Amino acid sequence: MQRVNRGQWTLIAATRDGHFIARYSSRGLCALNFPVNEGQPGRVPSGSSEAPPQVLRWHQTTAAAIESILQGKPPRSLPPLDLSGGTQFQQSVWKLLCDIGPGVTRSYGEIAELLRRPKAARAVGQACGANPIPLLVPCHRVLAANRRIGGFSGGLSWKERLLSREGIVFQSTR
DNA sequence: GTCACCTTAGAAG
DNA sequence: CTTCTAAGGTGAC
Repeated sequence: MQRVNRGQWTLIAATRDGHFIARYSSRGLCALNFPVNEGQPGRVPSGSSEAPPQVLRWHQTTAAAIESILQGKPPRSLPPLDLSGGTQFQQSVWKLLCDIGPGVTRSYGEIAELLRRPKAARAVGQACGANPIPLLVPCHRVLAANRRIGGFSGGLSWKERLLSREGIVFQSTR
């Protein structure tokens, strides 16, 4: 069987916080983007109607999971996650992130220690920034030492919003 | 090869 | 308190 790498589908998950953009490979959800222009009319991807039933089912699960996390609640289930796009190190970081439940935080340094690379805190930060599936792979629950906010590729305001909805207290000062 | 990053513990002023 | 340094994975140039 030939593997055509164009086999990806893009679907929109509409929420009160905007339209999230989910991308699927044949293996599962491989990317999730924060809403771009919350005011603008989202361009509906032309390929959505061609998506196979399996992908549509995954997307239902994804959309429900996003809603839960936006409310600070644990998702009932997750779609299969295709994290094959990352390096070995990044995937090991992302896998650890998945074990951090709502309302719980780790620091970049703690993640590094769990990976037995106690000096790689900064590399962990880079891996968090490279996380293709924010929210479902909860990189927002990783704070800097001393509960400082750290950074966030999707915009710090998103990180603050997500943390607040989970009841997580953090240092507002950098 | 060099540099900049979602870092951080430690040393020095 | 502030500033500087070094360590480390990775992508961009």
